[in-house]
Amino acid sequence: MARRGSYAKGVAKREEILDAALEVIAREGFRKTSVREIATAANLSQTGLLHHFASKNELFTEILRRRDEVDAVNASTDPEARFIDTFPMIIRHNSKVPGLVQLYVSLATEAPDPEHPAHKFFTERFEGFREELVAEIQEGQRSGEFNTRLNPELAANSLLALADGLQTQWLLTPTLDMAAHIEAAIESWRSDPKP
Amino acid sequence: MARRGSYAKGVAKREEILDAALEVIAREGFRKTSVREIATAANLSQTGLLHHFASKNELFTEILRRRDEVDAVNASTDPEARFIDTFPMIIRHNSKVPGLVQLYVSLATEAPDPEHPAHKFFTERFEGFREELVAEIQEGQRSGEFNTRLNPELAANSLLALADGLQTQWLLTPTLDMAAHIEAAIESWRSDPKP
DNA sequence: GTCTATATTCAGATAGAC
DNA sequence: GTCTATCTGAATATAGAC
Repeated sequence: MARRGSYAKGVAKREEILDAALEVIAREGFRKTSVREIATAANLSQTGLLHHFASKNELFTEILRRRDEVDAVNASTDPEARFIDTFPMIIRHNSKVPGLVQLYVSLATEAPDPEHPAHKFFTERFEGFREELVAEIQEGQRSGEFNTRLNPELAANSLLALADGLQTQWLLTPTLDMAAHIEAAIESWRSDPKP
Repeated sequence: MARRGSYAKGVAKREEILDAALEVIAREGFRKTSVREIATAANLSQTGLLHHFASKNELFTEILRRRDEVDAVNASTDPEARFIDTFPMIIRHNSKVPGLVQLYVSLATEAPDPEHPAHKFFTERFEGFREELVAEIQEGQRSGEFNTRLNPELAANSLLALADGLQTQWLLTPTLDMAAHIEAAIESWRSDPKP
């Protein structure tokens, strides 16, 4: 903050690195990818890159954070759009970028460790999505869109867990249609049609 | 097979190792646990243990396979019991052994690699559970227990994916009640009560 | 801020004695 | 079958020059 532009410059460089990382992981996949490989993709040495991040784990966590930002922008230009409605599109997009899905499940697996930077990221991410979903389900129940027998908290958790589990299954069996399963789950929430 | 007892003895020793491994992982947790730690728990050196397994990855895959065997026996003494009915109990039991859950999600994350021994294990495991579930759902639809609007394949995949995703969430947030979510999902399959 | 070079750590695999 | 000892390789992290 003290010197002119230094802060913004640092942020810009970080984003440049993160976007290069996203691009290379989406293109080449992610399987125990090393910091060096990301550094090469960003035209930097390993140390040049780690100058901008505290550690390997922070780097990979920030890549995921950046991915969420990009996805949120791409999913909908309408700031009023519901999460419920954009979620299937995000999932469908995931099936275009297996490397990023692999990165996501890998870090999710490491996230239980409270020392890991991904711990905070996944905890907050889950909480945020969960609260948003609960609110949307409750609103849908008031409007008559969703079945009132649905428990909003259970349904919200289950949809998010379903999405995570589908990604694991899909990496193993890429013929699985993740988005179709998500859509069917949301469909099952709807009120029975009046006879 | 040629010499008396040698084959059976080898199998017995493997099982002894696997049971020791299950015990220590359940008790101490699993976080990038090394072969050496498993070896120590089984009163063996690293090489003494790896004499019985081709590699680290095969060892850990076999630990999971053994876990499934033990779980299947413990879940129900009745060979006629449906998977649908024993599944919530298995999940409930999982919440007593976080180390084994951690091992499971860790290997599941590595399983997409076709060279990894866990690849075959998870593929077959998923297929087996899926087929069993599809058959039980169809039978339940014929008997009137389950809603006939349910797509059996989608529902079966979704229940298995839900279970996987819940484990990831639960490792992050151990207050989450995995079994309650599984039970709610199965409950949602039931036919609407006649008015 | 970025680099080269190196220290450090660690784990899996292997050789060969008993 | 089991051990001790060692090899090998990988990858992060650090020191210090430019």
